[in-house]
Amino acid sequence: MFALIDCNNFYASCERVFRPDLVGKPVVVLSNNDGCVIARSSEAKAIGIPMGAAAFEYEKMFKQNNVHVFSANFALYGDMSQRVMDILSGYSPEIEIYSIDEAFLKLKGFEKFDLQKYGAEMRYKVQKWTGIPISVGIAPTKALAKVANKIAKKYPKELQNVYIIDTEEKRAKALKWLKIEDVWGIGRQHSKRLKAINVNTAYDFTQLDDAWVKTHLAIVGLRLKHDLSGIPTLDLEEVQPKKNISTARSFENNYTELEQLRERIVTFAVSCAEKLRKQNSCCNSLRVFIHTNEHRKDLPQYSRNMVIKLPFPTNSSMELATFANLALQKIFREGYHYKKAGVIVQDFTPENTQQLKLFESRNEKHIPLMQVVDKLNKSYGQQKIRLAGQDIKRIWKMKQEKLSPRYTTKLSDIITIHC
DNA sequence: TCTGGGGTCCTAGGACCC
DNA sequence: TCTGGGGTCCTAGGACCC
Repeated sequence: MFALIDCNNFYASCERVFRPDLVGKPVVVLSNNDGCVIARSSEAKAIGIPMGAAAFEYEKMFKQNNVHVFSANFALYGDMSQRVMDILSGYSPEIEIYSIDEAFLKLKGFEKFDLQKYGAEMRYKVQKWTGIPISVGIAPTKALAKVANKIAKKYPKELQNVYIIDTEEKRAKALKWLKIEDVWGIGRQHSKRLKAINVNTAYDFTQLDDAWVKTHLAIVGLRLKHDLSGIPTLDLEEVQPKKNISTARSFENNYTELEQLRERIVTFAVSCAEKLRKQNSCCNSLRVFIHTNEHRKDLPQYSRNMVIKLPFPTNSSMELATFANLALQKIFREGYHYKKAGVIVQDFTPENTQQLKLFESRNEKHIPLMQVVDKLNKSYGQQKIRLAGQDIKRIWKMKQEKLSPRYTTKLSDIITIHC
């Protein structure tokens, strides 16, 4: 059996852990730049605030309903996530951390266990130790565990947030209940196509012909069909080193000057380089993209990206910044209002197995230098050591008007308890 | 005025090789 | 009028996830 554990309304729940006065009240968390809604408490969902709602369009609604609004505090969420995952790791030797708020457990050899009780225990302990409410779905396959979890979430009172699919009857009933567009792995395009041939539930989907599924939804869709049918097809996945790493941001205001974008691109390249060093990889190519605000129909639109093949693999901040800058100069055009830009590094090779090049190679001196920079930044705070091309005066800032304290990761933000 | 960020996998088609 | 067969690699685009 597999268990899927999912934190309920994760970001909103994290904010509530340190603001117990908000329990039972509507809470939303906004994306970077306070742009749109990325998490909602159940009360906020009930009011009718949709996922992805633009914050400025809902300002009035927030006020009218006393919705508590937070800027995204990823330092807090990341740390809370780790605490939850640490606890879950104690429930099975095989765990796959699927996302910041979700994990699969493989329950192999648990035949003698009362899994209903086991799930309830997980839920109790995570709630008690971290303050985060979770839902638990247990079933013979990963896709079915996802379905079970959905049911556990949908009927929290009746099921106490734990649901098990362990009989053929329960499986059929669950799949008939689940709408096709809510199936894990079926997105907007696929559900549109499926509805057109009168496939409206997960159950209908499992009744389709294998060949049809393979043709229209490719091999991924076929695997999903089998997994939903109760044939274990998807297994836990190992943590793999990343194949792409990107850093991208929208700007609070539009940028029109090359110099403004240059500072951002250099900073993004430095950030990618840091992430690369963290996983001991070097990249062989780098992509830079810039684009205008697509929502502004009144302004001329422009969007371009460029890939640069590096002459040698590197993860040096300075080298990557130089190449990123080069790409930016090639794609930048005067006369546009730029809203977003980013750097993506790709095509990785391991740091310690460098292919030597005849004519050009990375500057070996950068290796110890970068080690020192990483060490200093780790001890004294992010971006204490920066390149000259970065925002030395710290002009750039993200719109974060409602940021909560970093309760668990910053010494000065730890809560004070008055006894 | 204001609309996020970071990933994965698969497939088709073109360029190229012998 | 008729023009081989069998590959690899790369890229762009489309689909999906949180």
